[in-house]
Amino acid sequence: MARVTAPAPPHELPTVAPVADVLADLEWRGLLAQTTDREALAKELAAGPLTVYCGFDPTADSLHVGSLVPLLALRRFQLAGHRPIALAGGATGFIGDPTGRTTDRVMSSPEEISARVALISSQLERFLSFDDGPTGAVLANNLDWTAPLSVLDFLRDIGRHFPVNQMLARESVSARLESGGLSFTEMSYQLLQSLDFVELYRRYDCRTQIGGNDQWGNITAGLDLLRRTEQASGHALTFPLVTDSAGQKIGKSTGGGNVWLDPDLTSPYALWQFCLNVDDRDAGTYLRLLTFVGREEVEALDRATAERPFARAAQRRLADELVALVHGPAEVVRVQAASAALFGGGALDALDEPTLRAALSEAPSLVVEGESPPVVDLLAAGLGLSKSDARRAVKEGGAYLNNAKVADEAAVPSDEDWLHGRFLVLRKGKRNVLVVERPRS
RNA sequence: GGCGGGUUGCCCGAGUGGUCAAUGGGAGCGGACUGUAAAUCCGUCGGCUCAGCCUACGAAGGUUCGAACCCUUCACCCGCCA
Repeated sequence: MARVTAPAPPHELPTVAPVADVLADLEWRGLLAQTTDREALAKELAAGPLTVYCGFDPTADSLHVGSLVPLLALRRFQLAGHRPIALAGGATGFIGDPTGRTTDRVMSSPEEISARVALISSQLERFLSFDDGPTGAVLANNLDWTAPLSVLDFLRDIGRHFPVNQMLARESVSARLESGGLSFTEMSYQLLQSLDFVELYRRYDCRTQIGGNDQWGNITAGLDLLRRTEQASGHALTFPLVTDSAGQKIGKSTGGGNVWLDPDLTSPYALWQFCLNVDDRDAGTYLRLLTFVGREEVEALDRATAERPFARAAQRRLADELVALVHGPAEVVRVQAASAALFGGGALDALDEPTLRAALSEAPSLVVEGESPPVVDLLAAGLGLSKSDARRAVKEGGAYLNNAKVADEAAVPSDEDWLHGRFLVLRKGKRNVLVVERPRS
C-alpha cells in the first residue's frame, strides 16, 4: 500500500515563497517543453488543488542532481497549492524503460531493485512536504498494484487497450526497431506506466503527469488509457531535456560521472565544488532548474555573472542553495569553511585544530603511525595514484605540502610540518586534497 | 564452408626485423594565465627499488644475435563469394 505520510524528514524543507502561478513559474525557468491543452490545464490549476505525479525508476542506488529537475517540479506544484505524488518505480524499474536506449537493459535482481527503491524513496521524501492537508504529498511504489496483478487480467484489462500499431509508432519503440529490435518485455514498459497513471487516478484522483520530454510518449499513452478505461481526461506536462554548454546531460561531473544526492556517493563538499565550477553560461540555467530562487534574484545573478564573472556570484548561490536543499543548511557552513581553508591559499597553520579538522573532514584521509614515509608515497597511497604518477606530480610542480610546493621527489615531511602535531595537508594540483593524520603522541 | 582485410597504450590511429614504451589526434593529469571558469599556451601521459630495470602492440608457440613488425596455430571482428 502506498504510504501517505512519511517519517519526519532529516532536515527542514527550506522555507520558500509560495508559487502563485505554477505554469508561469515553470515557463520562465525554462521548464516547459510540451503540455496538453495548456489553457484547460491552467484553468484546472486555478480552480483548486490538482494531483500531479512523476515517476522515478530505481536505476541506481541514489538519485542524482538531474533527478532534481522533476522532483523539484513536484515541489513547485505543491508550493502552488497542489498535491504531488512521487512514484518509485519498483515495477517499471524491473522492466526497464526502452526510451533513449539502443539495447536491452541489464536486468537487476528483485533484491537489488527493492533495495534501490527503498534508498530512492527516502530521498524523494526529503523534498516534499507530507502534511495532512489537501496538498500533502504521497509517496507510492507501483509494485504495490502491479505485483498482485495476474497476467491474464493484465492482458485482458490493460493490454486490450493498446493497439500494437500505435505502440510500434512511438519514438521509443520505433528507434529500437531500427537499431535491431527490442523484447516484448521492454515494449510493455509503456503499458505499465499507463497502468500507474490509471491506478493513481483511482486512488488519488490524479489526472496530471509530469516528466522529462522523452517521457511524452509514455505519458500520453497513459492519458489514452485513462480515457478508455475511466472515461477521464487528464494532462501531460514535460520539461525540456536540458544539456549544459558542453552538450552534457545536466548534473554530470567533468569526469562524466553523475553527481549524486547520496552524501556517501557525492559528498556535500564535492557537490558544492561541482556547483562552484559550473560554467558561467550554465549557472543561470542551473539556478532556474535546480533551486527555488526567484526570478528577480536569478536575473540579478545573471547580470552579476556578466559584469563580474570572476566573483562567481551565481555559482556560489547555486552551491549554497543546492547543498542546503540536499544536505541541510548546517552542511553549507561546514563546506564553506572547508573550501575557504583549502582554496584560500597559505596560512593553514593559522587555523585552530577544530576548524582545521572540520574543514578537512571532506577530503580523503590517510593515517600514518611512526615515521612518516616520503611525500610521494603518501600521495600515491592517499589519492590512489601510481608511484610514477605521484613522482610526476612533484616533477611537474603540482604537489603541495601544507599549501607549499614540494620541489624534491625524495622529500619527507619534517616534524614541524605536522599541523598541531597531527595533520599534513597534501595536495596534487588545485583540487585533489589529501589529509594525513597521525595519532596523538 | 572458401577467399581477402583486420585485432597496437583510456579512445581514435600510425608504425611492417634493430635507433619502439612505440609518430599523431582526443580524453585525462600538472603548470602558466585567470576567477577553484572558458579559451589559449607549455609540459606530461605503462609500472618500478627510476640516468637503470620490468611488463607491454588479440592468445600461444616458432624463426632470429635481436620481432609490434617474419612464420605456424587458435580466438574474435569486418568485407566478398557459397
